[in-house]
Amino acid sequence: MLNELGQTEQEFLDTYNPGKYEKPSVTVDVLIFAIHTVDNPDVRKLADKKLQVLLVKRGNHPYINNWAIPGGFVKMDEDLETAAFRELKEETSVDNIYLEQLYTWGDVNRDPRMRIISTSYMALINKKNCKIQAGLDIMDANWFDIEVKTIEEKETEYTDTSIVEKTVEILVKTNDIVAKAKIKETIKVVNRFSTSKLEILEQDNISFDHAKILYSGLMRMRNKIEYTDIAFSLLPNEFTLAELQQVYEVILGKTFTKPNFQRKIREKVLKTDKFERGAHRPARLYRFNKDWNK
Amino acid sequence: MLNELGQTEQEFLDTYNPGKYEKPSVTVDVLIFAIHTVDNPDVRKLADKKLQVLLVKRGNHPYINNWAIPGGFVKMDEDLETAAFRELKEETSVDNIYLEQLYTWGDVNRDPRMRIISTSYMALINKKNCKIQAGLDIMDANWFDIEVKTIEEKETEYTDTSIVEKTVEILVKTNDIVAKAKIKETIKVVNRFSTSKLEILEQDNISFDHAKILYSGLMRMRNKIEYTDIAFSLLPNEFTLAELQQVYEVILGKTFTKPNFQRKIREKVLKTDKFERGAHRPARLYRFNKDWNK
DNA sequence: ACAAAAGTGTTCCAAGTACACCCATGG
DNA sequence: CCATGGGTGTACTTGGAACACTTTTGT
Repeated sequence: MLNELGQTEQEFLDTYNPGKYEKPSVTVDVLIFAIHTVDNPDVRKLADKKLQVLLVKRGNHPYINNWAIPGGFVKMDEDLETAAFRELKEETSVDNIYLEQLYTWGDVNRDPRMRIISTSYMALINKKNCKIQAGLDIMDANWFDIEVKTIEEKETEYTDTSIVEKTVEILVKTNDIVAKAKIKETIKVVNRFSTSKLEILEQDNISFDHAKILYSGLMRMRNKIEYTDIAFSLLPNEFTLAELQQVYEVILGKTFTKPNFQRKIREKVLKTDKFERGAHRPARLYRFNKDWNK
Repeated sequence: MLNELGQTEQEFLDTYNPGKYEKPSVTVDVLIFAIHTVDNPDVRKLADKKLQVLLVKRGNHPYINNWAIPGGFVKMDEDLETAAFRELKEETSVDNIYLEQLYTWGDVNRDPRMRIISTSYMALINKKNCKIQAGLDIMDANWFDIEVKTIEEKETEYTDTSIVEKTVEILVKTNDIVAKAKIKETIKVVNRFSTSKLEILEQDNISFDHAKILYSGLMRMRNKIEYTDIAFSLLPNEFTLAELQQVYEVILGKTFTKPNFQRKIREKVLKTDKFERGAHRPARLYRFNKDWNK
C-alpha cells in the first residue's frame, strides 16, 4: 500500500522527521497519600488518624523553597506509568502500592519556564512500608496533614442555566510548615450540559498549579472509596474495623455509627483469629476480602 | 531569593534552555459518541437506537486506509482542552457538547513514527446538531455502530492473589465497512492491591492502540451513566421516556422494565406539556431536570 | 378488533439509617 | 466502678426488581 507520495510504509517511516514541530515537555506528578496514626498517651482512648500527602521542597526557580508534588520529566524510553512508578520509588522506596492515573494538566502557562504537560497519578501507601528518601535535586521531603474547608458555596439559577461556585481552602501542614491555597470550583449546567472548572484564587508556599492537582486527587479519592477497594491500600494487611472506619471517615470528612459502618463494609473484609496488642480492649483483626464483589 | 547558582528568578528564566532534552510529541484523540435512531417503516413499532462512534480513515502511513479516532497534535499556544475542542469542531461543527478527559496513553511504542503521548477525550453529541465535515488530511469520516462481545472470562485464584482475564471483541461497522479488535483485560489482585491492564490481542482495520482507547471510553460511559447526567447529552432537549430508556439500554447493554426504569430516572426529568408527533400513540415529552441531585 | 406501545399500581427484597443495648478491660 | 471502646440486634426507610394491569391509537 502506497501513500500519496508513492511511498511504502517503510520508506515513509525512514524519511519521517519527528523534529519538524516544536513540542511541549511532558512530566508526571505523583500524589502520594497515606494515613498517619497519632498515638494517644491514654491507652483507653483510640489513636487518631489523619490523611497526609507527601510534598517536596523546590530547590530552584520557579517557586524556589515552596512545596510541590513530587514529579519529573518522562524519559524517552519509559512508559508514562513507568515514569510514575520511578518517581514514586525515588521518594518512598515502597514495594507494593496502589497507583492510578488521575488527570492530565495541559494549560499553556502552567509553568513559567516552558510549555509543560503533566499527567498526575495518585498513589496510596501504607506508611509502615516506606521510608522517605530525599531525592537528588530535592532539598527536602515531608508528610503534610491535609485540611479542606469549604469557604463559600453559591448557586445562581437562570431558566436553562445554573451555576454553582464553590470556594474551598486547602491547607497542608507539618509541625512547623504551612502551605495553603484557595480554589474556586465552578460547575455550570446549560440545558443538559454540565461543565466544571478549577481556578486558583490565591496560594501560599505551594508551587505551580499543584493545589488544583491535590484538590482533584482528594475529590477522586472521596468518590472512589465508596465503590472500590482503595481504603485498604492505606492500611496494613491486617487491621481492626475501627481503623478501617477511621480511614473512611478521614477521607470522606464525615462520621459513621459503628453498627452501620460495619454492615456497610461487611462483605469487604474477612475475620482473622488474631487480635491487636496493647490496646485497652484489644479488637479483632480483619483482612481484605478480595472476592467481595462477587 | 537566589538559587544555588546565585540567580534571581528572572535571571534563571532568561537563561533557561527548554530545548535541552528530547521531548515526546503530544496529541489529543477525541472519541465522539452519538445515538443513531433507526426509523422503523411500521409506525406502530418503536424506532431502534444504536450507539455509534465517529472514526476517520487514515490517509497516510502508518495504518494507511485503516480507521482511527479523530485527533491531532497539540499546538504550543493552545490548552489541552482547547485542542480537544478544536479537533471535535473540525469533525462535527457542533455548538454545545459534552467533553470529558478520559485517559492519557503513554506507552513508548504506541506509534511507529516516534514517541507520542496522547490524551483521549470523550464527546457525547446529539446527532441532530452536527454535520460531519471531512478534515484536511482526512480521506473520510464515518459513523460506526458499536458492538462489544465478551469472548471469554477466566478467573484464577491463589491464596493471596486472584487474576481475572477477560477477552472482549470490539466490532465497529457501517453498512459496508467493518473494523474489529480483540482485547484482553487483566485484573490482578495481590493482597489488597489491584491492578488492571489492557492488551490488544489482534486487530483488523483499526489504527494504533485506538481499540484500547475506544474500549476504555465505552467502559467509562457505562460507569458514568449510572450516577451522572451524561445520557441526556446524547438526546435532544426534549425526549420521550422510551427514548431515554433506549439510551440507557444501548450503553449498558442490558434491558429494563418500563415501570422500574421510570422510577429510576424519575428525579432526573421534568414533564413538559408537549407530546411527540407522528408516532403510533404519541408519548409525552420530558426534559432534563438540572436540579435532580439536590 | 387487535397489535404495539403509553402509562400506572402493588408487592417483595436488599441496603442504608437510627438507635438501643451488653461486654471487656485498664486505670 | 466507671470511662472507653468492642461488639450485636432490631425497627424504619428507601430504592430497585418483578409483575400485573389499563389506556390510547394506527392499521
